[in-house]
Amino acid sequence: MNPVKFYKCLADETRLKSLLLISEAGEACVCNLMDALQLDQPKTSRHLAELRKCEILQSERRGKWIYYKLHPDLPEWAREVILGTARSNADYFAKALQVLNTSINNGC
Amino acid sequence: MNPVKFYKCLADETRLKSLLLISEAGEACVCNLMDALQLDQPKTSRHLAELRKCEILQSERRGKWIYYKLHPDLPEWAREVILGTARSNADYFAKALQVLNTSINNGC
DNA sequence: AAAACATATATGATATTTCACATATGTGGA
DNA sequence: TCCACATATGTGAAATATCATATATGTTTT
Repeated sequence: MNPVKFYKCLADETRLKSLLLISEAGEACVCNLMDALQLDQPKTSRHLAELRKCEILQSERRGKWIYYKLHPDLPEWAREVILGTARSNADYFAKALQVLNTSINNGC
Repeated sequence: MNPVKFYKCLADETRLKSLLLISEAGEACVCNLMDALQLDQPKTSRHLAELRKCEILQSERRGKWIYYKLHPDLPEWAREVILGTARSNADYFAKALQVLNTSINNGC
């Protein structure tokens, strides 16, 4: 994982918040993140695809939905950056996290 | 320190390497970094200025030269991101660090 | 079971915005 | 005045948004 490439992925509000949310929730599908971030579907999907191409996220289809989670092979230092950022900036995505949990519980 | 703003600053090779080098060396002046990164002066200066405006770096003039170091008020989580990245990616900037140390010892 | 329809997600094309660089010029201290 | 550094401007490249459309799965109807 090239450090600059990694940070380029974090250098966008949609992608960073998606990562922080997924790191907290464990996993989430596109529709959950659309709700949580108040974004349209193509925008959400595109940014997730970019994170997947960089191998920061891994996707898995289960039935109709596609779930995203942190990639199991993500280097430890990179994982720590994401988790540490989440721990120290809870208020930055608190509202989105609340909506995300509601969305997950309601099953999309 | 807004997380996205912070990561935007790291999402560029010149800026990221400058930060990693400065975090290792403690401080460095523009001419040292020009040597280490093989860049011209305006380019080096512009990126350092951006890091200074974001309050990731602090500058101090001592005689003819201007020295940059990590900003004392940088939030702990952000400092940890930089130090952790340096620890886990030594080979990414090893060559530049070697040149930097030579440049520092030779007094620009 | 097949056809028709609905839903979730991905992607192509293009317009738009953002960003980085080169060059030139400005400024402050020795 | 010279040197080290900063900044302003024009320009080309790259990232992003948006709209339309494609694909894949699930559901209902007949």
